[in-house]
Amino acid sequence: MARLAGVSRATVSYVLNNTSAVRISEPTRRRVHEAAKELGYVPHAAARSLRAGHSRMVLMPAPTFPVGPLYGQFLSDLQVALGRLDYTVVQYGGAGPYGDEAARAWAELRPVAVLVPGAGLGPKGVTVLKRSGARAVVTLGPESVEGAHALLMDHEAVGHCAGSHLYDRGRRRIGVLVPEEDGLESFSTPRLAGVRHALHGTDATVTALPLGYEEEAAARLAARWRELGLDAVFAYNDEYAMLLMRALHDEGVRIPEDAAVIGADDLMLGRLLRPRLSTVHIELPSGRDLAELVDHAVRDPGAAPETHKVLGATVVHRDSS
Amino acid sequence: MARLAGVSRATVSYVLNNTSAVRISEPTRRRVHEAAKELGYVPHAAARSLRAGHSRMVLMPAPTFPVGPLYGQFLSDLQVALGRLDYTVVQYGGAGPYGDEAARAWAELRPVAVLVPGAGLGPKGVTVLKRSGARAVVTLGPESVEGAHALLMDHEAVGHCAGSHLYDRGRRRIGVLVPEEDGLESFSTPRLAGVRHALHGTDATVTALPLGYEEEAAARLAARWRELGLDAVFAYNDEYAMLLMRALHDEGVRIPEDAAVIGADDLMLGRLLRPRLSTVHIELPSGRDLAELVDHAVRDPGAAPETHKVLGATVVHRDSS
DNA sequence: TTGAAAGCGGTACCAA
DNA sequence: TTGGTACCGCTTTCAA
Repeated sequence: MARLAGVSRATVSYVLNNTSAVRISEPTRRRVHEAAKELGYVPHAAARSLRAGHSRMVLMPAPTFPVGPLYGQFLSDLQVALGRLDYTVVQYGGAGPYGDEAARAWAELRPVAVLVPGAGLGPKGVTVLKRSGARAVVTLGPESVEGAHALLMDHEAVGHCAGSHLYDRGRRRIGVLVPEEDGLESFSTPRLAGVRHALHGTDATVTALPLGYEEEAAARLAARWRELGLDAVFAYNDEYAMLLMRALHDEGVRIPEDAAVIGADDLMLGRLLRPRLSTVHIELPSGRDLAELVDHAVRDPGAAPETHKVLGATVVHRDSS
Repeated sequence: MARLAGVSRATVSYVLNNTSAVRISEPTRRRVHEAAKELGYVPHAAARSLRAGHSRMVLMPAPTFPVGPLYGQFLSDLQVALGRLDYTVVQYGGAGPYGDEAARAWAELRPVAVLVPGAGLGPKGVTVLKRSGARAVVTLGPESVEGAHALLMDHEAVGHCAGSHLYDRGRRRIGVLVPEEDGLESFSTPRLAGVRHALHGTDATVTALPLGYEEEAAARLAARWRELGLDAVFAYNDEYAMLLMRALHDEGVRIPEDAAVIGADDLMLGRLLRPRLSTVHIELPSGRDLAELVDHAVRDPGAAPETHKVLGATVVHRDSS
């Protein structure tokens, strides 16, 4: 590159970065640019950040749970927002080691910030990341981790909402669907706990109902519905709610008369069901807000890690409850 | 690191990489490992690949279109499969420049392979990537690109399937839903074309029906349904099909008597609708197969780029058509 | 068995 | 206005 333009590497660097502290003559600039174009020259990010001692890479390990439309949109917004702040967002992929082990692998990339969805990162992992130069570690999940900023997604609140709602509607024997799908435990467990919590000390009962996401499983559950003696169910989310509603309907169980049903996530499909599905609307932080939080943390790494509750849960009452 | 262990950097490298060409004494190994643990030492990936002249990073630009459950699962499988082959998968994020411009940014990371979903990469982009050391460039999208391997996702086939099916069922005045949602044109256009193609030369008519993904829009469309005089509709996918079915039902249009409906993607929700939704089942390549294709291409970069058709479309006939 | 040193591709200081 | 050079952290000869 430098050779083709007949100048030094330093000059190339100056020209291509428009270094303001140094003035390069117009003819030289042209020669450099031409050579660059001709060679299809592309700077080497690794070399650059090695020299600089830092990068603007934000690392986000891929979620280990199935991502629904709600969370998917959130992640996508977040990526765009970080991009606007001139960060390079890198989703680090798929399988491999878990938790603190994985943190080592992430640290090898020397990201300026790490954004960890879900649980599974411990304080040791945070330490590894910080020692390797990460200026901000942010977890978005059910619990906060020592040393890291936390966006607390409190799924108990979702269950609590649903439970209170059903109780207020006069229901007392309440079932809670618990998906058997892998990776969902960290959501379903707190949601169930939230219902229990909401109804604690009342005369209502709470029954956990494990369910796989298949028609047959739902049919089996519906078949023994009457013997369960329930009068309401929180269906984990809108998709499971739809599955269950269909099975209950085929079984002749009337909704909401015989059984009230409430879902969660407030998806479009809930509005399209008949009866229209009551649901817990979940409000996630905006991608922009989170991006700004990351940016602040990066600029001021000394600041004490903050913990924010960021999951707003509100009931949307429709016709199924 | 080297200092703490009281050995040279070279020795550290030997020990940590288990270099087989060199034998290091047991005591020294221990000292190195202890020092590494104590310092929380993590090797610097950038430095390593700078020195090595290559990496095992597979770069995948984030899709620019909304990712549904089908494609999402595919991507997730792919990441896992590549991980098993010891590649580091990096999803490069969100917004920023498009197409050949973006290729420059990707090339800065010097990935060993690049996997581009959707359209938007041109031959120039491929050249940039290859010149920067990418040993494989694979596009997965509607068309193949000079110089790159291609996994052709032929969405015309989806429309073709749907169109033929409706025709075979005796329908002649066929509507095709075209989503107004951003980023879906590259799917909806070929699907519409596929229907046209299937019915070309017959006595059937094809009517494009633009539709936003909202209840009101669907209601408006349903309100003028009778004047449209259609007897069937290909609803783009199962979610749009559900939206439309609901609106038609509310309008008193009977399915399938007055209007046959077929969706696409073969989602669970189609089976839960009443009438059960006919749909076009789309078969994507397995993540493992694609990962192996990438691996082969990386090992033998000389091989001529291959083009595979990888989108199997078959009708699943249920009750709505 | 270990260490010294070169070099990967950039950036930034200092000298010319 | 430019070039020489040191250095970022690591791997890999070559010598000791």
